[in-house]
Amino acid sequence: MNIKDIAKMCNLSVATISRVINNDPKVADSTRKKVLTAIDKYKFVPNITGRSLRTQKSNKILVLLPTMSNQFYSEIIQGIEETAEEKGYAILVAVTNLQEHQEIKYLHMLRMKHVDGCISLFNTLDSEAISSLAKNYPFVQCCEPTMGADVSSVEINNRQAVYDVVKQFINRGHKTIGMISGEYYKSSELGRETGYKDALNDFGLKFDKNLLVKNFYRYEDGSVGAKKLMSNNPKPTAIVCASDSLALGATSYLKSQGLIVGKDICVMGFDNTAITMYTSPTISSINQPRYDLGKESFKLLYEKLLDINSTNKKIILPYQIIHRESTGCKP
Amino acid sequence: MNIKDIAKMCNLSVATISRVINNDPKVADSTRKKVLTAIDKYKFVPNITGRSLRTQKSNKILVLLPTMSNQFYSEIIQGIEETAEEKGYAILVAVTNLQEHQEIKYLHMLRMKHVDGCISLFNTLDSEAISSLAKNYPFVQCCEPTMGADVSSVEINNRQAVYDVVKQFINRGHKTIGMISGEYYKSSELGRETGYKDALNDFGLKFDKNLLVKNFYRYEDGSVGAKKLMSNNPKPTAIVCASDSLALGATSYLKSQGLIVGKDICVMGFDNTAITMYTSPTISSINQPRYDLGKESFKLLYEKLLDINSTNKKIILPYQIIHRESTGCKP
DNA sequence: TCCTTCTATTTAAACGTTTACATTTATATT
DNA sequence: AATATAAATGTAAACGTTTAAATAGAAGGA
Repeated sequence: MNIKDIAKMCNLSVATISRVINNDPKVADSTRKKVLTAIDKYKFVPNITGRSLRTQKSNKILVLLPTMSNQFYSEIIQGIEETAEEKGYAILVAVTNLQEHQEIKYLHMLRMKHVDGCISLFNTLDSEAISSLAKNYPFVQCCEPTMGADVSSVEINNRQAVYDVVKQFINRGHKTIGMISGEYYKSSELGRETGYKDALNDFGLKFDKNLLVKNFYRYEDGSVGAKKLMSNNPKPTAIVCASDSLALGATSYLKSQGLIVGKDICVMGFDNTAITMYTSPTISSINQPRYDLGKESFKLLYEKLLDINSTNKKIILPYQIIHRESTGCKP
Repeated sequence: MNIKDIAKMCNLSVATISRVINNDPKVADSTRKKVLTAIDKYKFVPNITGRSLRTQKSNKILVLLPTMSNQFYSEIIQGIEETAEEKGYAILVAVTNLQEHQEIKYLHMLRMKHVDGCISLFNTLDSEAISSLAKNYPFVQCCEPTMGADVSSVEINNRQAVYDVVKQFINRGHKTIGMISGEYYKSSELGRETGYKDALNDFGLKFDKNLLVKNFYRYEDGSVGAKKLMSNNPKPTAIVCASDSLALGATSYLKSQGLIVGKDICVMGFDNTAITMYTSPTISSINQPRYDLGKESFKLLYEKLLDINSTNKKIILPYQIIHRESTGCKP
């Protein structure tokens, strides 16, 4: 059942059928009604491949994900999905597992016009490659803009978020504050570290490189990180982590050492994923507006879909610091 | 840059170029070499839409996911992805959020031949709809086959897994064993509950409906479930949960009541997701071979891609019971 | 030489749409 | 009634491939 069959059934040309399908106003009401009934009767659905070939559009966008095993991305994708659907775009999720060759492979879909655009949550390519990509294809970075790249992006102010947290710790009297971060040397990570250092500096504490440990973002890296920090002299009384998993791993180690987290020592996570509320102690965290990060990313992408030469925008969304037991809040 | 351009550059017809691309042996070695150099030189990549239109194949398969916020699926998808890639298929992940209209919308991609096949991790449609779908399109269910449907599927023996766990509990002297399950009334869930009941029955304990609580699979449902179970008389000394999140929620409640989980009461999770190792106590769990579940699913799908009339197969993969602190294993 | 057989290549149609342009039909204006 | 204008519809090309069928060319056999 294709457009030709419908045309035959209605004694019309395929062009008219196509016009009805595409809501072209230049078709008589009676004809339109006739066509719609036929379409309905035969449950005709236009072949998307034929349409794509002709229009040179796929009406699909690619979402590039570093990993599938992080709760954090789930709601972002939902934000993208729902906004994209309103505009008639379907989304296609691809996982790079942080591998450059995978990233290149999937980005190829963009160059092949297999998808009309891409929202990327993590890139390994350098700023030059990203800038060039963004100049030629609709491309937006979400949460993790490549530093120095000329590209539209949406994120929170990572530096400020950690700055605020450290400032709060200092105001509460903490004199030794540690940080467990990652070592991807990416924008969000460096921002968070800068916030940490700047706050120490601005409020009279000296940055000690032994109090900033860097590794991956797994639970175990949090444990190892906490162990390292606690071997310092003086020991920290508060630890800021670059993710909730790090915070959880750290908490797990601290508890194993007989410390009461939230009383003897404070721990702050990042991302406010669901797990933070179901551990003991519950983990304080910095909330990112995940749904809106996704939503705004698609909006930016949509501007590029309409006009590839539209100017690049950098959107910064607000965050919230949420205190739970791990920073001493009563349950 | 399309196949025509390459043809022109090589003074050959497009047919010959196409043959080279598709490794047709009927092309002279010298010609092949010439074409390949040109393809290489101009970085030509065949347009996938044109090819799809002509071959009526998309070389894409859809993976239908109930939710993005479950660690469990991540490795399954990787198993599908890597196996699919070997056969030249790309995968497209869609999330239904358990909504039937979303499921229908995405399954439409199958009927529209927008994708060549589908592996589904969860379906709301009834057995008749699934059987009919599977008869007409390459379709495989992974982990959650629709009961009574004639369809290829891969899963573990859920009944046996819980049966074994309960049997172990009984052998260790537990006399009152509770279960926290979901209420989707799906195959895996009912299997797990049956395993629970059967084991009680086979080893001389009587099934008490107050000791089986059903709800969703969120952390909080685990907490609420545990509370309900502990209000029973006699109180359970062991609890089997239908997921790790339920187990974690339950543990969180039990601890809040001053119980030492792993000593005063045992808790068993399900799925062996990463979190189980980073909580305290660490959570015992039933491991599903996630990567292989994905891999075998694609293999089954591939059989259907080659021959839609090939017979449906039901594959059962092995599981492992992994004891950690929550069932009394020392760290 | 002529025929046969095989191999390598070309030709042209097909896949299912959309759309610029052409044509027909209806309506309004004189 | 004749003409101009507007509205509705049709025609045919185009998108980029693959592939059955046709053709050309080479090699071998008589």
